[in-house]
Amino acid sequence: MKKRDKSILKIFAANVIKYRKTQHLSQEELSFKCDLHRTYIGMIERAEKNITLINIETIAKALNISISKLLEIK
Amino acid sequence: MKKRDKSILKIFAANVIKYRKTQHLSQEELSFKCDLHRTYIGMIERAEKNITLINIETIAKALNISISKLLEIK
DNA sequence: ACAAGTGCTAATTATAGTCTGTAGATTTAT
DNA sequence: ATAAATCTACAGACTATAATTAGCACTTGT
Repeated sequence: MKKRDKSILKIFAANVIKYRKTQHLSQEELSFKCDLHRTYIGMIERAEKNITLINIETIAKALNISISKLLEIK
Repeated sequence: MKKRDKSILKIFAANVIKYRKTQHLSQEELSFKCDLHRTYIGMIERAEKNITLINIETIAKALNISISKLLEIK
């Protein structure tokens, strides 16, 4: 099994939380916008899942921001 | 089953090809740099796989470019 | 012809993504 | 304050698919 650095997941997670909260959305509200499951959004925000490109774009669109914004280090 | 737009995969694919070729790397050489399999790089370049964030970063690092560069529309 | 590079199939393993349910925390109302 | 509603963390089981690998065909250049 290959060991990979997961810090990028934490960066992504922190940005999802940040942009979701500035838009006053709950995880559930965001999940509706994305058509992704409520608990899955939670897992992403806890950096527990290695999200795929299509879902990265889906979340970016739901938050009305670019993918790059979701990968920025604050 | 959920139907998602795959165009972002094609953008990513085209950029991997572009940056790989400008650096005169074969798929196999890139695969060594990434520690990913040769045929998997091929699948990515044919936009057949919905790549995960950690592997996106892995490929970006192997090409010495930012993730954002790999998602730019040309 | 030979060699290097890529496309493509098919099989397997690992894990992303779905869903239900429970518990604890946080906010809002009475 | 405390009761009620809302939100989030987390576990567990399941399904879909990403990731790994081997093998063979095809092309292009020398």
